[in-house]
Amino acid sequence: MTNQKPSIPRGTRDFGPDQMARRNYIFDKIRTVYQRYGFQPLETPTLENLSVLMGRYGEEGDQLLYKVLNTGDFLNGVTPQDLEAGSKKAAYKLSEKGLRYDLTVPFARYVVMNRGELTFPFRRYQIQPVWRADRPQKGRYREFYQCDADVVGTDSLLCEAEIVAMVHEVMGSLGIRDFCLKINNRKILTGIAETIGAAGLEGPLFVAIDKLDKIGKEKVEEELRERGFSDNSIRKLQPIFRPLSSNREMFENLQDWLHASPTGQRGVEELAKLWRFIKQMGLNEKKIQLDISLARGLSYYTGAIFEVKAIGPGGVPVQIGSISGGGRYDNLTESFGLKGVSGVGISFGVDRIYDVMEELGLFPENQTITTKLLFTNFDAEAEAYALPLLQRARQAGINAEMYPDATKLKKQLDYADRKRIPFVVLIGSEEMKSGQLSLKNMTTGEQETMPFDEVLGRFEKFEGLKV
RNA sequence: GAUGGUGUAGCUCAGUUGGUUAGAGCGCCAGAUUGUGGUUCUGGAGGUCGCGGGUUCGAGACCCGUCAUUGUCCCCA
Repeated sequence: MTNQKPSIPRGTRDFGPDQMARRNYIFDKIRTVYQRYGFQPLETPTLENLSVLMGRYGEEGDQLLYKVLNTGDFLNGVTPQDLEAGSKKAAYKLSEKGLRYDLTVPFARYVVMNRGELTFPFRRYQIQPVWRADRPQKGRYREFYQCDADVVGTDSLLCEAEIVAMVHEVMGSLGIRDFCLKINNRKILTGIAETIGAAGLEGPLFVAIDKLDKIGKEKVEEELRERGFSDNSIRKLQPIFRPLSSNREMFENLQDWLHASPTGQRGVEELAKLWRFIKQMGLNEKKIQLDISLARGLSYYTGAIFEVKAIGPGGVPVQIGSISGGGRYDNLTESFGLKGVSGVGISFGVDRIYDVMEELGLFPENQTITTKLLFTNFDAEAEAYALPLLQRARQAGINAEMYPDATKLKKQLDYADRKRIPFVVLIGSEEMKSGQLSLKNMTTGEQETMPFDEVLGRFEKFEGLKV
């Protein structure tokens, strides 16, 4: 091996101690809220069989799956014809496993495999990385973490309402005071497609109108025309371009507009019921917006859909994309052989939340976990004297370490300074003789002598103050 | 899949119409200070200028190719 500059694959990142402190801060807040709402933890393997993953995220999704080369002789049984069929088709001869693409599908797989033992309705949360082989951009990575919470085994809209409540709590506990939770329902979108005479064209319709807030009315119409929607359909679609108004007004308009579509009517009813729950739970309705142009990409949603964006100073959404999204899916377990299990879930994107919080300056100071007490190392004798004390400090619950080499004190203190260790115990010949140790406060620079017991005593006090 | 930008010291970057020995700041190491960090001062180390080819008397700079990286579109967290 020649000398090579080390690197990591694009779209992936290392997380150093400072970043980890902040990321764990986010994870902890989300986990706490999930647990408070009765969700239980689940982890699934990094690798799933491709048969589990394929075909569940649309055609694009299949291409974004990371496929793992079969172990052993992966060319075994591969014919020249297979290779001639092109890399896309040949890939499935060479690979039968892939990296998980999201947490919902593995969860559905788990539910089906364990249906006999689970207590329904089953609530689980899952915090793990997922992988997507797409082109990285700002706020988009190839490896990123998702924090999912789902309920399966009930179609009660109370679950949707609880998701709305959890979004409020998570945002609140992270200090993201200003956010917008957009809600829509796939049945409404289906109803719209039926109403404008474009039933069956939901896919392209959703994709186009989802861009409304990004590219505007004209471009959306243009795209629809290109995708084969008739002028008549586009004319009937006009109500969707009305500016967002009060939720109540939107309801009334919708009811009117979609009166001829039973599916649409059901969507409106579901939304109305969800809104009643939201009111009964006393949630802040100002942050919730019914937005009939919200579509979301994942094809498996069948009912309510959610999306959360952070709002920055001046009421402008933070340009990082949505930080959370979710919805209801009725048929996810069906393709694994279990019918009639409806589920609804939410997912927070930690990486984007991190970027948002960084941009808005919402992280508390000094979350980095570090040593609280450093023992200096003068020589072998002092080292032997200090080792039992070091262990006592640790037993007392103090994050402590001893400098491993008997180098110059300057270097040891420099180390403490860089690592932001707040206290240093100096033990040399004088301290050993008298039993009076020198405790140096690195913040103030002050130094006092005291017996070791008193050092520990100090820390009890300081711990309460979160040194 | 389409399309822009950027690759020079550990990091962030400068480098004039192509012209001598490629620079700065920060960081690193040592000393001033043999038991005292953060400040200061002094000294020092560190570069196949992403890689390959071409133009030229001469290339970090210009041309071609290539790789890496970053952003945008599509799509998505």
